[in-house]
Amino acid sequence: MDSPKRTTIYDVAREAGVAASTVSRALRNPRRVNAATREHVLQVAERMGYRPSPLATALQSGRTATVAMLVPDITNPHFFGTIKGAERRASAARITFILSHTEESADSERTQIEHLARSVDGFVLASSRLPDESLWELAEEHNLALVNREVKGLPSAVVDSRVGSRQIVEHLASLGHRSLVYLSGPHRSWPAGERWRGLVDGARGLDMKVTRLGPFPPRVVGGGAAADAALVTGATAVVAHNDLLAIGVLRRLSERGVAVPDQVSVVGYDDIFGADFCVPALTTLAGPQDEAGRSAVELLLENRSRSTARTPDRRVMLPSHLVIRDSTGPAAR
Amino acid sequence: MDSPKRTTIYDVAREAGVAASTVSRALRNPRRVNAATREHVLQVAERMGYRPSPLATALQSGRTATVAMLVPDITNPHFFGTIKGAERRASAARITFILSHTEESADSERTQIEHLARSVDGFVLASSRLPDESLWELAEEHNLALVNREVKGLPSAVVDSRVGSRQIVEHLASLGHRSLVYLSGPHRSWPAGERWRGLVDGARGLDMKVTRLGPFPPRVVGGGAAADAALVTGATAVVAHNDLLAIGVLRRLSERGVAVPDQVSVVGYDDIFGADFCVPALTTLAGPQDEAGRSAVELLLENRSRSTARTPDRRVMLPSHLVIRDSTGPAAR
DNA sequence: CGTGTCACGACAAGCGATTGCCAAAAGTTG
DNA sequence: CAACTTTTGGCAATCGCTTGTCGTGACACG
Repeated sequence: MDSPKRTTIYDVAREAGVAASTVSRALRNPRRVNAATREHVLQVAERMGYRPSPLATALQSGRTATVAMLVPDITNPHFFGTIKGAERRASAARITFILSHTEESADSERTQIEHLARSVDGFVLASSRLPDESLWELAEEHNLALVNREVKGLPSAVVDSRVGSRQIVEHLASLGHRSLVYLSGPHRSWPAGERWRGLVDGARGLDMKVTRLGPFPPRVVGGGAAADAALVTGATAVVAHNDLLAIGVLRRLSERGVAVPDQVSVVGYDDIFGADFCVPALTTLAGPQDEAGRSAVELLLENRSRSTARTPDRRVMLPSHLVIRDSTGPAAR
Repeated sequence: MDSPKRTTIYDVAREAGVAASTVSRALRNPRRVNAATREHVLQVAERMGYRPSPLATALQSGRTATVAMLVPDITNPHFFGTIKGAERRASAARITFILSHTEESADSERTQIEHLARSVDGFVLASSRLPDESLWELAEEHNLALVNREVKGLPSAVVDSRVGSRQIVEHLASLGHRSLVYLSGPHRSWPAGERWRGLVDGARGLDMKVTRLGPFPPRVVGGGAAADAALVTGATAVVAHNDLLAIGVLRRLSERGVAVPDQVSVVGYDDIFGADFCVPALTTLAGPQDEAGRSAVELLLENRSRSTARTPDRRVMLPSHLVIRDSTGPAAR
């Protein structure tokens, strides 16, 4: 908590023998005040340890120099990269970074936005659970940037998983697999759809059969049921919605004595922390999640102008790449 | 970004046919206004979709309903639990949560505090890199709560690692180990000291020899050098400053063909995500990190009174427990 | 019925900045 | 040196809300 009284612009003004407005200008708008005066004011301010009040500034100017990021679940390692990237970018721009989680709930997401609206210049919505319509509506009133979600007319930064999914299929096909099952994530998840479409696209023309199972909770615990479901299909390859689920699957398969990759190959998405040292090390579609976070904040900053004239919807698409490790191998014969 | 104009307390006042102050009181201080009036005001406010401006409130009242948490490195999974716990607690109290990282730098930490001082009601400092003196000084002006760091006179929430370290020693001793090396973390790290002291204490009377090596960077990459350094000492047991380092050690040992736990036992701290599925699964000292984050926010809230009268320094000590997995075993003979 | 109490609302003064506008000072030009 | 332009600094309004203080009407009491 602050000490009794902080020095204000008025204190500085008095001490420097000028008006408060002059101090303000000396600080913000250098060209509006005489160089000598400015210098003097700056010195006095420095000497008195003056720090502007972000609150007062924001109240007056409408600019808060703050962005908020909403994630469905801070617990999920998937978001760590995105959070990191966003935080980094924000702090580089000397912008305060608010982190909030929405408990996977669309309602909570909306409430949070409403709640923070006046305190921030914009929102980064990571893997938003809100339907397109809600997002459009919210975008009328707020400055939004989406991560890993594309909605027509809204700025977004996404890591490609469609092209990447094709690569997964090709990889598996080249290993002799003729069918795969996709263990899908939450119903509302946009990337889940993308991934599925990518797999289907990739399978076309490769004589590969693809099946979708689920949805499963995209966490390690979801892997148990997912693995069992996959096994009954008799597929030789399993593509999990994300690495957490994939790790859960690996665990379950090992419990059941199913050899990976000899009997079943497993692929994940995200290349999270740990994907390289689980056993067997996980083949996974890696993407620059931190870049996505970075870009989203960037988009927000571009759009910061309060004007009604929005920049044409900007979309950043970041390339993913398949990291081949030990969980995939030649199809069982 | 906000739409052109948000409805203010004045709009509501006009619409309800009362003074702005009455609206304010109706909202904040129910007993100060007639029940009927209050009800009416509330309805009008609701109908007009009124949302108070946190900025204006904070500017006037001095209470921002916001806390900031500073972590040395958001990338480090060690902090995930703490962050999660703190965020949860804050949002439960309808308090805005600001997350910032300090890049492991004391200077940056101080700067951030200075920068955010006016915008928050308090700071949670996780694994602060600042020396005690700086913390005392900062505590004069700001509301602080420490996580995993104890400083006389300041509120803190720490996960015990001293008693826990003793357990580690006992565990290893019972497996027949007669010596262990501690691979230490950053010099400034408070837990590093605690852990070392705990190990030394534990070793006393158990006929166990303990050696300290390092410091090593507390990350996976640090494990290479750490493992090599440990091997030359000939110790049969290695206790790493944290799980990341331990995982790095495991990796290096495996590269060098050293069997774990047959030739060397490895122990970590924190039980981070992944500690259970690395190979071999890591024996580690687990603690309720999220509880620590939770408690720290709690302490902040208790101290929120701007008054100079501080509550007596409260310290929360949370128990840790040893999770025995596959990386420790009988001493090589 | 006069007077003292109390409850309730309104007024207005901030909180700490920013900024439009104006006036004085300084500089330019013929 | 007059007339005009450009700097430069100050005044005051404003952002949206909180809160101390005051006035008024209702009510109770003697």
